[in-house]
Amino acid sequence: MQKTRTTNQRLKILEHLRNIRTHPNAEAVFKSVRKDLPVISLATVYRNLNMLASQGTILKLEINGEYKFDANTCGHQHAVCTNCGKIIDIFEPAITTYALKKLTLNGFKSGCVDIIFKGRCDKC
Amino acid sequence: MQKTRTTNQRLKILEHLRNIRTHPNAEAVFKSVRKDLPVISLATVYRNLNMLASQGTILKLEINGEYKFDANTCGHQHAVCTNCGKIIDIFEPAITTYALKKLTLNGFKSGCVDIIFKGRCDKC
DNA sequence: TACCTATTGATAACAATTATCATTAACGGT
DNA sequence: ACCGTTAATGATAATTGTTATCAATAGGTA
Repeated sequence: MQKTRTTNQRLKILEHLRNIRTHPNAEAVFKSVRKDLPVISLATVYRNLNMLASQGTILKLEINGEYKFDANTCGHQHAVCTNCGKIIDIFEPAITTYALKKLTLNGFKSGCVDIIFKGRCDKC
Repeated sequence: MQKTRTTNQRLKILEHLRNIRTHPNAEAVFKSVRKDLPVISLATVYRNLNMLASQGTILKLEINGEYKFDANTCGHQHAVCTNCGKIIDIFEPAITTYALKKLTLNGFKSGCVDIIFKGRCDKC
C-alpha cells in the first residue's frame, strides 16, 4: 500500500471545510482555499476532497447534479429546496440510527446513510 | 400555464421504466426505448425524464455521479455498493415514515426523502 | 544531504446534461 | 375532417463538472 504524505494543500482544504457550515462544491473550496494558498490547483482540490471522502474524514454528497462536501461526518441529515437549491442541515440523529438499525439486507454491510429531504424552504 | 400533450415518446419511456426493476440513467433508457421507437432522440429522453420527475411520476436519484431514474415512487430506500456501484432496492417503508415524522424543521415542507445506504454488497 | 516517490500544477480529455432551433405533430376549435 | 396554434421533437452544439495525463516538485526516511 502507499503511504500518504501530509501536504499543506490537504491541511488547508480540511481546515477550511471545518471552519464553515455550508456544503461547497470543489470549485467553491478551490476559490476559498486559494485566498490562503494562491498557487493551489483545482485538480489538487478535487484529488484531496476525493481522498478525504474515501477515507471517511469528510462527506461527499450528491446534490443538485454535483458533489458537495461536508466536514461534519456525524450522523445528521440534509434538506434540499427543490426550488432554490438551498441545502439545510438537520440534526435528528435518531433518524440515522433508526435507518441503520432497520437495514437488515442480506449481505449488504453499511455503517453510513445519506438522508436527503426534498421540499420547499421557508423562502420559496 | 402551458398544457402538456401526450406523446408516444413520453408514454414509451414511462412504460419502459415501469417494466424494469433497475435504476437506469438517461442513456440506458434511451438505448432501451429506441428498440421500440427507433427515431427517438436522446434529448427527448432527457426532457421527458426530467418532466416526469418534476411532476412526481418517477424518481430522479443522484447516484455515482449521474442521475438514475426509478418508476417506483413509493417510500422505499436504496443501497449503493461503494466498490462496484451496484444499486439495490430496500423495502423498509418504516424508515421513510419515521424520517418524515421526525422532520420538524422550521419552515421546511417536505413529503419526500431520499435514503441511500453506502457500503459493500455481498459480492464485494 | 540524498534518494524515492507521493503529490502537485497546468491543462487536456471526458462524460453527463442542457441549450438551441428549425421541423413536426398533438389537440381544441371550426 | 380540416385548420391553426404551439408543445414537443430530433439533431447537434454548447456547457459544465470531473477525471486523466505528465513533467516538475516536495514530503519523509535513511
